[in-house]
Amino acid sequence: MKLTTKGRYAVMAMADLALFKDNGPINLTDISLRQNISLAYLEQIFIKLKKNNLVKSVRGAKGGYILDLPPEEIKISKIIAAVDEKVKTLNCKKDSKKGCNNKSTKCITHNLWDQLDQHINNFFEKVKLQDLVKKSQILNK
Amino acid sequence: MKLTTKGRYAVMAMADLALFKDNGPINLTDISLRQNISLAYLEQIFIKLKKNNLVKSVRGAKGGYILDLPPEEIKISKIIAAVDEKVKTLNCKKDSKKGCNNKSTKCITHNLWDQLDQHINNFFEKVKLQDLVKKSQILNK
DNA sequence: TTAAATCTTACTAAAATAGTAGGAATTAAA
DNA sequence: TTTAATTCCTACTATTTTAGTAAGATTTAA
Repeated sequence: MKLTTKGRYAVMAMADLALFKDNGPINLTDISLRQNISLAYLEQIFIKLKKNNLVKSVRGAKGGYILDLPPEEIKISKIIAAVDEKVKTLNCKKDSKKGCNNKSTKCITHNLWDQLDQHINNFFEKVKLQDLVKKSQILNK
Repeated sequence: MKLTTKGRYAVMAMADLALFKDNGPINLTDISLRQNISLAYLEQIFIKLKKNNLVKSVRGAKGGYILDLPPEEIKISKIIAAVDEKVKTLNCKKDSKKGCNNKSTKCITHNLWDQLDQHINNFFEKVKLQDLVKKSQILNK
């Protein structure tokens, strides 16, 4: 699994939407200011979030984005998968020349990475957007 | 945690050493051929493994590398930490301008990444070099 | 003495990541 | 009906990281 700034930004932005979900559509300019992420970059991220049915958009003035599901039904894994093309770590099968050959030590570490991937995915499967929001509300009291 | 090819190579090479540990010093040319990793790149990786007391070197003809500890005492986490400078994912504290500010949504995702890091490190802490070697021996019967 | 090996430093190429730019399309509100 | 706010779209660029190469010095067994 590849964790990039983009994935982190996506989670932050979604958490922001969750926090302000009762205010109607939230525009990206506000999120940009609150989370300190460039507007243009956010736009790209939200295109992907929208494609993956995580948010709905409202175009035009007073428009913005809203969560497509309640925060307790949105898994972090979905958010990260939406913006980071590759969810897999390093995959022997797809780069057969390196790491995976016919020698006696073939794929000696193959299972290790597979297991790791499962582990990470499992971690993000268990955390919901709601968990982040709750936590932040407590922290900021 | 950042998982790169370098980290994977390091684990593969260490597993190779473990497999052939009874043959005396193993030279990098052999590992290079068996694991399909460029010799020059392996050299760089082994400098780091050596600095971190994971291997010992024997210079000159018939030289090579040997494990500094028995395979059952070498954690995968140590290997990866040795070659990948950064064991941490994305750290709010160190890039205070992005992601961590004084707004109400401060560090909303901070704990999430911290927990993930712990999770990954924990995973690699539990796996020993010996586990890989045993598994590969079974697979190749 | 030679060849096989590690060691060392510096450089470069390739890929991924992050971010920018410019404008088109849509729509609420004045 | 005009304006301003907003999403939407495409292409480009800059930066950083990762991966790999090059060239040679040093060490040592045979």
